[in-house]
Amino acid sequence: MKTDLLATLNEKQQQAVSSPPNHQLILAGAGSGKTRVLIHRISWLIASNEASPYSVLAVTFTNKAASEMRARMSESLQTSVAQMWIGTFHGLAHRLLRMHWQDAGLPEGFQILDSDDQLRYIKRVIKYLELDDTRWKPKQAQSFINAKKDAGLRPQHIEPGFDLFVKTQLRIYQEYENIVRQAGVVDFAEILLRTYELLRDNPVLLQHYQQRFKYILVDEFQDTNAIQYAWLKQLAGNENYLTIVGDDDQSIYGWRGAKIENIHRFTQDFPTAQVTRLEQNYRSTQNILSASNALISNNTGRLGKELWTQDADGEDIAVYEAFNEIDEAHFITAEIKKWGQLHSFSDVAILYRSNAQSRVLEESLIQANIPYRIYGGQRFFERAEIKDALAYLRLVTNGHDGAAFERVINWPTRGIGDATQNLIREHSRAAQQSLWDAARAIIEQNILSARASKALQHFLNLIADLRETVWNADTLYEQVESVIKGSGLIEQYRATDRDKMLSRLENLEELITAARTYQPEHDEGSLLNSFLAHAALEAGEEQADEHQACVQLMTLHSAKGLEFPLVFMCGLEEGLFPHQMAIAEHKHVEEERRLCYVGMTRAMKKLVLSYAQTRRFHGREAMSPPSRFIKEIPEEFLSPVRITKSKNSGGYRTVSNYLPSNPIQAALPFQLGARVRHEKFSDGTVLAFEGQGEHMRVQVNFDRYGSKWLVLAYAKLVEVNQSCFL
DNA sequence: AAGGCAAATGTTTTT
DNA sequence: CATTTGCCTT
Repeated sequence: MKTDLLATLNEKQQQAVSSPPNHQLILAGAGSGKTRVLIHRISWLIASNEASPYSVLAVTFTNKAASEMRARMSESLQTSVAQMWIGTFHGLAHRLLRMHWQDAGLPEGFQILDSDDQLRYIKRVIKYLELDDTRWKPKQAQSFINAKKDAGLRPQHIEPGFDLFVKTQLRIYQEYENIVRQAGVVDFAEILLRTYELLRDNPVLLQHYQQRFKYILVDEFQDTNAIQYAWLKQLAGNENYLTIVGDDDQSIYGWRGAKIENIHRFTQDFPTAQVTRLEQNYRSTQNILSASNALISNNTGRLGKELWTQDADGEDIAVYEAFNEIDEAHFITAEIKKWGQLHSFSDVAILYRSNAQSRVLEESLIQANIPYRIYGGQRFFERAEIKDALAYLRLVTNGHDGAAFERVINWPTRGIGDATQNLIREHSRAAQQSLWDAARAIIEQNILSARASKALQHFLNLIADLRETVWNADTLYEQVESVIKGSGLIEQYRATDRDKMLSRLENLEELITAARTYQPEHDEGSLLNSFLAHAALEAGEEQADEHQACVQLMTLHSAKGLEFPLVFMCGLEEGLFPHQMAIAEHKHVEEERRLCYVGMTRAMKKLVLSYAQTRRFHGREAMSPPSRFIKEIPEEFLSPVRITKSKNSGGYRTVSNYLPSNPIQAALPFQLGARVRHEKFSDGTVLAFEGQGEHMRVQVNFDRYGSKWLVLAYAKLVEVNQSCFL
């Protein structure tokens, strides 16, 4: 059965899987079966009694990749992998911090700050320091701080010199550290840095883990940053074996601290490492691969790799020149429609550089009645109402959590205005205490007006009451539910935004459901704490995907790791892709080129590129030349799409298609004021119509849910026959 | 203190 | 164009 592990692998893959314990660098091109090799390698080591599941540490970058690895590992080993250390950098580091919170110098129930909360703290710091926040932008300070932490640098490690910029950012960083430490919360970068320091400063602990993890395997290594690499080296020590899998040509996260150089450094730091190149591709046609190879060869400093396949050349890559973005969308839609006659819509992906491009595409797809799904966008745990509810839960768990405190002190509005809040902040800073303690002190010292004081006391009492309720509740579900109900958020949403109210309330319901079904992976700390950490670390990957066959829309970044028979890459124009911000710097253009390479290599059978002569962008019409990336692909692999003017092939090029076919308003399906019934929202009154044909939207004032705009074609409205009540 | 209106401001995304 | 932010009025 050990040899079974090799049966389905090619020679190079076998070599990587079956070599005796060693350091390995596996340069794995797109679609070359890298995750497979990783899984088989681990299984091989275990089958050879070189390793036990206990002595393996497998690290990935995203939660999605981690759960896929767990699933495939479990399948391969035919046992549960619950006890194995397979996870993301942040997930595993977090686990270590929970286990050794004392040694790490953290409070037991420390909470995790997401970027939103982090920004809140930074804004507060900038105010404290009396800096002008138009000159010293909170976002900029945030990237400065995170970049330094990602590089493993604490404020005291940074030499400010005479540069006012660095000096100021450093002051912000320093102050931010103080306030965050006081609150007992950690940001994402801190999780990694703190873990690194924990092991560095505790030789006994380090030795323990070094003795335990004999085999350390890392996926998507090109995405690791300095601190992650340092952590890996630390755990590897002198005895253990590191296997890293990566592709320098697919490094697209440089702007967020990923160090492509880590691959080069690895070969220097571990000179005995066996290097394997996986270049045989099992995904795409030869034409797609040749074109991709040609494109990426324009980059400098590559480790070098040429993808090839045993498959046929396949079709040429199609290139369509649209005259504007609407034409482009119509072309893509028409092509998808053709595809859909023989194949599934779920085979198709539309990739674009920036999220703003999705709207035109969506409109066109809706019009053509093609089901689609957009990846990315807002994630569940990042929605405002969810974050509000979580903030209450966090505050209940830890009153000193300043970000949570600020988020909900006056939400729902309860008469605690800016004046009072500023007073609390000032006091907290002066007395070096948390906002919570400061608020209490202020009430005791009687410096507030009676009204403000009462409002504030009311808030503190509310949290205290909720705390007691949570304390007395038996299950996580009851805890979450009682806090949401007690917070007053539901009433607040009901009263304010009528448009979003329904989805907000539904989301809160879903949060309660999530609490009901939540299963902690490891049993450290209280269930509520673990739930909150889960919410921060996994902001809601698993969106309930209806299993309808849908066209997939996503950015090029989120397409990494996926594959589709038919791929459209649109908006290939200078300024959009490569993006304007990247054009000035050579290094950035190369990253854009890698992004293009990633996009192209997603395609299995057919790749279609498109660009528009003019595009409406930020409200103005812009004319851009085609992307340089198109010119970098040899013409022999391309074939321009000829514009067919025949009536039934779509005719997407004709101007008349952009104009409403019938300028006279078509007959309305309902009279204004008609009573209608909706499956979900029940009964309501028709208020208005908008748009034409399949675009047509209707505004209905629902008796129970307030007024909403619905796409008529989807809303399935039925006129309520009022005569039966007469 | 809260809601409403004008002005500013626009990559990519994970944890 | 569309969304968010900040200022200004009640």
